[in-house]
Amino acid sequence: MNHDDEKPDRRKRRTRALLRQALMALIVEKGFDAISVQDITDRADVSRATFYLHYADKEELLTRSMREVYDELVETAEKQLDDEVFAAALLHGDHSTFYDATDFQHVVEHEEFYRVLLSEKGVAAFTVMVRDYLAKLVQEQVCLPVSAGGTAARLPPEMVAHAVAGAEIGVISWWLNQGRHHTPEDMAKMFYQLNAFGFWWAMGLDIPAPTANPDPGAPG
Amino acid sequence: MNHDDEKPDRRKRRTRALLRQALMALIVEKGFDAISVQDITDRADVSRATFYLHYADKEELLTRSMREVYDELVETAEKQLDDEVFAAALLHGDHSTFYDATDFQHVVEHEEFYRVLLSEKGVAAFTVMVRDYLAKLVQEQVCLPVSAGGTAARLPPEMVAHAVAGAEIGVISWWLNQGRHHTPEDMAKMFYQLNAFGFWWAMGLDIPAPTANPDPGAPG
Amino acid sequence: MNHDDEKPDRRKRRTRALLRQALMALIVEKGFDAISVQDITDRADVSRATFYLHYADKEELLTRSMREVYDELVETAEKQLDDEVFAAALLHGDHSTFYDATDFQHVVEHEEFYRVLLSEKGVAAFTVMVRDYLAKLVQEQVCLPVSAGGTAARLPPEMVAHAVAGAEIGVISWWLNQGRHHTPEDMAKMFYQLNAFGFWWAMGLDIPAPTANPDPGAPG
Amino acid sequence: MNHDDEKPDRRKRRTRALLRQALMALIVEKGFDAISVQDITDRADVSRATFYLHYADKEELLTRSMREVYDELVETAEKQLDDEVFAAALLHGDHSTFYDATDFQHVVEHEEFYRVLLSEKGVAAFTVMVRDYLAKLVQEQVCLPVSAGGTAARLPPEMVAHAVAGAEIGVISWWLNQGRHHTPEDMAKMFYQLNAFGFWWAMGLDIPAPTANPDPGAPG
DNA sequence: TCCTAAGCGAGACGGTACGTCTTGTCTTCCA
DNA sequence: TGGAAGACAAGACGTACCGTCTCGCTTAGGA
Repeated sequence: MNHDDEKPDRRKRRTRALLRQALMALIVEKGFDAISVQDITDRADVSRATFYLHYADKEELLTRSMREVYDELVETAEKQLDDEVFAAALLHGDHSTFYDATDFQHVVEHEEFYRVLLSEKGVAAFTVMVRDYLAKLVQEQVCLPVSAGGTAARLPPEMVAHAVAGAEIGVISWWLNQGRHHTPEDMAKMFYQLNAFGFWWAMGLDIPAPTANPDPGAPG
Repeated sequence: MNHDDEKPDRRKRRTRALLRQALMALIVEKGFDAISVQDITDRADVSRATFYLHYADKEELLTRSMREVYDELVETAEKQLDDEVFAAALLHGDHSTFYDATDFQHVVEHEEFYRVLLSEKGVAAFTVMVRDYLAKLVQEQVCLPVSAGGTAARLPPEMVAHAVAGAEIGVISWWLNQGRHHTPEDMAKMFYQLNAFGFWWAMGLDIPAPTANPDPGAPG
Repeated sequence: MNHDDEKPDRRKRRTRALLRQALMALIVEKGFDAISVQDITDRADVSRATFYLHYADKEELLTRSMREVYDELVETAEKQLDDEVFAAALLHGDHSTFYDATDFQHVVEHEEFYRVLLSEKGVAAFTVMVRDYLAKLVQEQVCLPVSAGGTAARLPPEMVAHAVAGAEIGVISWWLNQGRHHTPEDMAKMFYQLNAFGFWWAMGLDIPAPTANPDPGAPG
Repeated sequence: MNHDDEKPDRRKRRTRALLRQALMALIVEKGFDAISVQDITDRADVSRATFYLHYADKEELLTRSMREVYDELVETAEKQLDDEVFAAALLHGDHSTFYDATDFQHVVEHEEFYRVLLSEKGVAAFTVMVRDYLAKLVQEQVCLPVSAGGTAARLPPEMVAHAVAGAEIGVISWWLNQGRHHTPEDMAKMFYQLNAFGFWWAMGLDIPAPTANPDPGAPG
């Protein structure tokens, strides 16, 4: 971690790390709005002037910190989805591909961060950023491949994507605030089951009769 | 609480109205966080001291203003749902009951307000309040009656409710930011179609084979 | 002093008085440059924000405070000089008129203030302001009346005035730093004696033979 | 103190020269107080850290730079005064010895420097330093020799010296600010003429009747 | 000719003070 | 009594300097 880029400025990196950690801790403790720059620098054991050497705002620090978490989300999500196997499975009804719990696992890893930032004491920009990202993900990774298969969507794919994304945010909020009584895998499965019927229908696909098999993820 | 605004002064009411209108206008213009109390009182043509005579905070002014819009939403929603006809229809597959566009109509009436408050420049507390309200509404008005019918839910009703609520927020955001190319009625219908399959399945109901009839709102 | 304008804001006046007193005390203690606004407000028991409600700078506070002392000087000086008796006496050799110790008495009343502000830890602007004022005073009150008498000056009156003013500053500095072993009256007399010959000569007047009478202030 | 700049590095000397030149230029441009160390190093094209390698302060840089100018003044002044011929002439009424214009010539050579440093935007310490130096010069070089001649002073020689020094500062300020319409030689002569009567009288000497001969520098 | 200590550039950092902006409280007056 | 006006305490903001420090580069001057 540090033997490969110790040349220029380890101090700079260290300082930034301290500031970000301090911000995270404080957000969890008292919410973003209630934090002052002084709070952050006190916690990070750094001079206030130094803070402004690195970030213009506490907003900028938040944005960059959020982006770290967010980029991690993007990365894990794309690692999962970025193959052709997916698109192939999609049209052959192999729904098991969608039992992907990486989103929910990622949330667990940053549980406190998400709990606070998505709550009423949180930051609207973060919620919107994550929601928009998820919508884009759904649209590009799922809607587009399906449309490429030649089927005509019954509802605007963009709307579908935003519905799914919003639902995921809602579900995650509920999950985190209610004590996380379910594993990420359970959440992923339940979330898929809840959305699959409507989603596939909206995208113009035929759906195997759901009444017969309560698990839409493992169709006969 | 109520003995002080029974009758006494029209001025008091007038001042509050001015303040709320000013807040609304300013939120639309530059977002809630960027507003100062001075901005509000300047706009309302009221002394800053007077502001504090009525509200402790700009937060309190926002909360009460939000609650006005929100109460209006509650009221229209309940007018629609608060009857037994609904519960009856529910179990007889009369889905037309759910083509209820009051939510979306209400959003249109306060379009700017919602657009800003739900955006990244908005207020997390507002988004969460609306989402939680919608979830509660879904659960109490739909999930509970269904459960009362004796069917066992396949997924936690609370989770389902939060998913639907989140989806609605997501869909509304998309709708408002994309230029509102659909009527509230279209939105209501599409939103219902997207969610119906999953919802009824999750609540333990049998669903008429969807493949045969693409419109779940008009079951055969 | 206060019964005639106590209407509007006694608080404002009180606050300013506190700030000026604090400044004076601090200048004496550690010199102007070493003082911070915080120092002043701490001493005055006033909030720092309040300071900026009244003055833009510590410089402005100094300037206005200086001007108070300075205006007092102007006032006392003019009370002394502003009569025709003076001009009359001038040309009749009644030098006793010039045994005017008001300047030196005024310095004694603000001894600490002058000692510090004229010292190397002081403020150049103050020294220059006082010097320029004294020069103007000499020129207008003494040089002009003399010139009006028809005598041709042997040296530029402006230069003479600045020389006298500079000499007075130099003498005052010496006097204050050396322990003030002389009374203001002594100082005034000595200062006059030192300058009288050269001054009158420069202004084109004849001077009674000084060797005969060592006291040029009481010519025969 | 002296073993470190005996010989070593031309670079060191060059850097210091650059810094001093930069300071001078900047003082003339915007006055000492308004200058930051960064300003100086930018102008000198030197790193800010390097500045602190040579000087603790901008004050120290000023002091040493002032001392250069000042030492030059001292040197020229002493070259003029440091002989016994002077003391001899003194008691024989050969006033031509005092038509010494070196002071004023020196001022002309550093005109901008003096104009700024003696102005209200200048540095009190500089004015005081120069004034005190002049006073010391007058006292040691003129008053002392006269007293050694056995005559009893009519006024405290220290006071006389400070008066003359102050007058010279005042006259120089006037001269520089008014456009320097006189040559240094004129200034020297006029300054002497203005001060001679009073000075010699104060020092206890008899003065040749000034009325008869308006030029005290060429006693009859 | 090398090599070694110096001068120096670059810039992160802890600090202090600045002048501005809000906030919420209070007091005084007016209608 | 409701409101206007505005002084005030409190405290965060982002900026500007300060003086210290560490890190490498370069560049003489002595070996």
